[in-house]
Amino acid sequence: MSNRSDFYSRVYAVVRLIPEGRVTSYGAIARFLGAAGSSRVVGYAMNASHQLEDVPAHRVVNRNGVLTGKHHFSTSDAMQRLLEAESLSVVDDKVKDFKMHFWDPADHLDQADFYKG
DNA sequence: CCAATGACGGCGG
DNA sequence: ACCGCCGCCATTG
Repeated sequence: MSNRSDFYSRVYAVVRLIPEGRVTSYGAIARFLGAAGSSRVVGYAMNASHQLEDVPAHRVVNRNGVLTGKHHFSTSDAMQRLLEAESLSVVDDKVKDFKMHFWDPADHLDQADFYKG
């Protein structure tokens, strides 16, 4: 098993742990996985995540809280609808009060525990 | 094998 | 605050 394909699995694992009503960023995920600066790869992994079912891709936005990935959902408003269904407000394609709803994996997950399980 | 691409982000001007 | 450049690296043509 190569480290790189494992990276994708880790990305999905983190995304699956994002609580309902919370959002995180590509960079935060990359950083938590020890690949700071590889946020683009996280985005690439997310692009391939639509085939999986339990990955709440709508909870991953960019560092400004902008729904940059909305165009990759089934419909252009699907991502916003999903977020609004979780009591989040989306205005002009960005999450309102992004900072307040931001969920940093590094602040809520234990590194060792994550890699162990 | 080489070049282009992308759901990003940091930094400089 | 706005704009543009560059690094990041798996995937695709």
